[in-house]
Amino acid sequence: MAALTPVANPAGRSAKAEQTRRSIVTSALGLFREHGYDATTMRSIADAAGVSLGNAYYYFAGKEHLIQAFYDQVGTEHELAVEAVLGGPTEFVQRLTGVLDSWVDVAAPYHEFAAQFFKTAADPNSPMSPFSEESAPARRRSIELYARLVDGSDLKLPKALRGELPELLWLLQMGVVLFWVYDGSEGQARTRTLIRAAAPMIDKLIRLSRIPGVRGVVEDLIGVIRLLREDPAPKG
Amino acid sequence: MAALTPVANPAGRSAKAEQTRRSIVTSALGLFREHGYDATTMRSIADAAGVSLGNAYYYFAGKEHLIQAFYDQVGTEHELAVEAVLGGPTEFVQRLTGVLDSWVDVAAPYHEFAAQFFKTAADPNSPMSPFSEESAPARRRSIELYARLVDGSDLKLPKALRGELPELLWLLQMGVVLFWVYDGSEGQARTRTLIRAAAPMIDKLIRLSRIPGVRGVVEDLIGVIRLLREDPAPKG
DNA sequence: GTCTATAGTGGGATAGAC
DNA sequence: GTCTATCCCACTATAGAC
Repeated sequence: MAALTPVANPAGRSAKAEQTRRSIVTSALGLFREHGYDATTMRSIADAAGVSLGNAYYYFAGKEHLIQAFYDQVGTEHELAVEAVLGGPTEFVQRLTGVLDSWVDVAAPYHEFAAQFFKTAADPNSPMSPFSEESAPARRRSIELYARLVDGSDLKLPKALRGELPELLWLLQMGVVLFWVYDGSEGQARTRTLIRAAAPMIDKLIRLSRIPGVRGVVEDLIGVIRLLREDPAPKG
Repeated sequence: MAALTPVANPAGRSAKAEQTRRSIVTSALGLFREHGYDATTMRSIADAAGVSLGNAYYYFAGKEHLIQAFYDQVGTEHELAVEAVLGGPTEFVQRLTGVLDSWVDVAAPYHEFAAQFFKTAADPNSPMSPFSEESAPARRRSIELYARLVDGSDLKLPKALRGELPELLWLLQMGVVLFWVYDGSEGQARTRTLIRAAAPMIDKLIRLSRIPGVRGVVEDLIGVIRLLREDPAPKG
């Protein structure tokens, strides 16, 4: 049942393996950032990590699987950066602006690289899609952040909205990421503009959702979302 | 100034060149639809068209450039299919539902293929991006469709909205396309559900935009959109 | 189970002769 | 405009060292 050699981590990998793996990831992220995704070859990654090409493929099924490492990196850094915001102001607008801003801060150094590999992430058939099964853990952690954002805020929410809002805000973040990827402006200044403008609008919209006429639309919206989230491929 | 050989088309290509070009496009679309985008090689396209590999690259800078042929195809078919709707009912909901439905009808046979090449279209650096300069003509034609949709409808619009609505509706269509690409349900049934639910909601929302409180949000929204549309990469 | 070395395939893309 | 020849690189395969 148990391995005879002592293992030091929950994933069940030996310390040596873990170190090799980490070395490959570090080299990959470094090279991606320096030369871009396309210009970085698996050979150069293996070389930089000091392992053979075959060994790199032993750990990662393909070049695109190294992108997950980028997700993890940015996700973890974002969780860290966001603590100050979640522990700070209770005003919803400020919390939302802060969390989105933190994401852009954290991701900024990777902008060029992200634009290059985005095609892989956007592929519905790729495990790197943010909606894929493989991305589920990272996705859940991110949604959890938005649940904390809402819970610690001054918002008074209609019940129907409360359950859905964290996921909706995560979707908003996906929208911001989409915009950011396409944003060619200096230092992605336009994404900042978008965040600055969108956050108060979302706030207004949520508060308006108590007005009877508007409330109906919001309820419709939530209805559709529930409907569309059901099992993706129902078979007759 | 003028070529000595007679030319029969405005693009200034010789008849032979035009025929070669068309042969490559036809072969490509056929193979894409039959085997999918990834499984179709440039070599097989060239073979099917009866030209050499190098010659195929003489006409198309890369495999992805052949996707534009698909856009043209679907765009033209959509324009045709939509005439019945634009000449029909004046109710906004019905017109919007009809136009979006037509698009799904026209694109349905290409669903699998589209999911495969979507990664290319989503790449911000690719000329196949729907926001790119190369796609501008197709984009403009599509937005024109939505202008006609609005003009022939029973909508009474605030002035600020009138100018922007066609482009906003085109953006909505891009959203529907995005959803459709990711839609793995039988016959893309969920996309139909989405259209059926979204159209009345958009209608409600537009009509609500006359209520003072809501109007402010709409004006904000338009303001942001205007702001964000300005030159993509301003330099200091 | 971890790793090296080497050889090969397939397909996108290009150079340069004709 | 068209071809042939070639390059490059992701990825696979294999055989074997420790």
